[in-house]
Amino acid sequence: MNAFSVTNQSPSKALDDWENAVIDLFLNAANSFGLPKSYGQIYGLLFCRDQPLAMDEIMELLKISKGSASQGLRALRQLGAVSSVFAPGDRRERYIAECRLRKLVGGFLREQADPHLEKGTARLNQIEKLVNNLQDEGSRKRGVRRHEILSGWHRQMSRLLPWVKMIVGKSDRLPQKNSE
Amino acid sequence: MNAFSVTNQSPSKALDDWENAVIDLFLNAANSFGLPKSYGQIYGLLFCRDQPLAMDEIMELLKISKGSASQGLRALRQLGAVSSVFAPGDRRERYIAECRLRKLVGGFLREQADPHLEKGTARLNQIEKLVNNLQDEGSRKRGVRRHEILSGWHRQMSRLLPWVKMIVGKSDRLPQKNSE
DNA sequence: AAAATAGTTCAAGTTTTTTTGAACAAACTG
DNA sequence: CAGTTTGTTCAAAAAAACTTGAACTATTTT
Repeated sequence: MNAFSVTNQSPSKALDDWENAVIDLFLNAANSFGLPKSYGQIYGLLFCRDQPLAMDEIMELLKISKGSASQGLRALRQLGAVSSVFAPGDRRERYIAECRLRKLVGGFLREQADPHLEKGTARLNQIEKLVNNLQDEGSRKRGVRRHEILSGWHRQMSRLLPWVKMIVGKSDRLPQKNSE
Repeated sequence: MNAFSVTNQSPSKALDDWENAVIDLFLNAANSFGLPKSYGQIYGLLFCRDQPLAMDEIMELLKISKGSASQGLRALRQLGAVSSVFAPGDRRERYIAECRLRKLVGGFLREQADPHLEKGTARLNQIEKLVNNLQDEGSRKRGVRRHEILSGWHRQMSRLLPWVKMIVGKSDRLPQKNSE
């Protein structure tokens, strides 16, 4: 048949088709969440693998630069989406993906949503102050009304986040062998 | 405070400070949700106003181009964040902001999240097919495992969205004399 | 029907974000 | 300690996203 290929015996040299498909899925997901696509690629690759990978392996498999790999891994660790391990007798750090959705969502909310809510509080206070300074009765009333609406939204969003963490955490990894 | 100002008698000529603050808030919010900042500005302006505004007024107040205004208004209508009305005896369309958070969230999920979930289904099917074609027993098992995890995530996300709509809908505008 | 008004489209220009790679720092090795 | 390996940083290049404005369609007015 074919001298090469067949079963892909070299584990760290090239990606399987399904791995490329998964990586591409995470690339798109990262984009939708406002993260650089390289973050998605790195996470996707690690997600596919059982064994932890070192940075230079990631660079080679994904064909991305040292800088991207370094920055991507740092951000993913910060989000709790990736953690590092040390193989005994090897100096390099190696990385694995966090596969529990609850942890991923939790990290994302902690790093992205929570800061926005905090900034929101500050902005609302500023708006309230500006509104209260208005001289014209009608304008002030309109401004007060708008500030009230925004405060209500802010409160609702703050309420929502804990629920999201709960609901996603419910049944994490699939209950092992389970047919649809 | 402000040399001019006093009561700002020209309604369609300039923005109040608080309006600028609100517009800026929505500009930032739009960014975080992956929407162009001009969309946020337009929504923010309409959100501040009691009276509907025409496109050329929006262009002038925000200093944005015809193209941005047109495209922004179209997208916002598509999201259900803005609706148009016709003032009697005026040919121009005029726009108002939807201020019910439930509607805004619903529209956003419908336009952004739902399509992603659908594409996700397709991608998962593709991955499943690729995985099942694998010859090597070990690789296939790993692939199957990953596909199961992703399917579980997908299912959880699908479950989450209805809850989000519910929770946000709970107490919409602040409990106040609501007219509508 | 010509002129004026409203609004859309899209190629080109601008701005912002992401990626790259060379220079650097830190930690190990012989 | 000099050399090697591992990983970080950041200025510049590349890519992606957004905005602009002129040309265009459609509708209304004179």
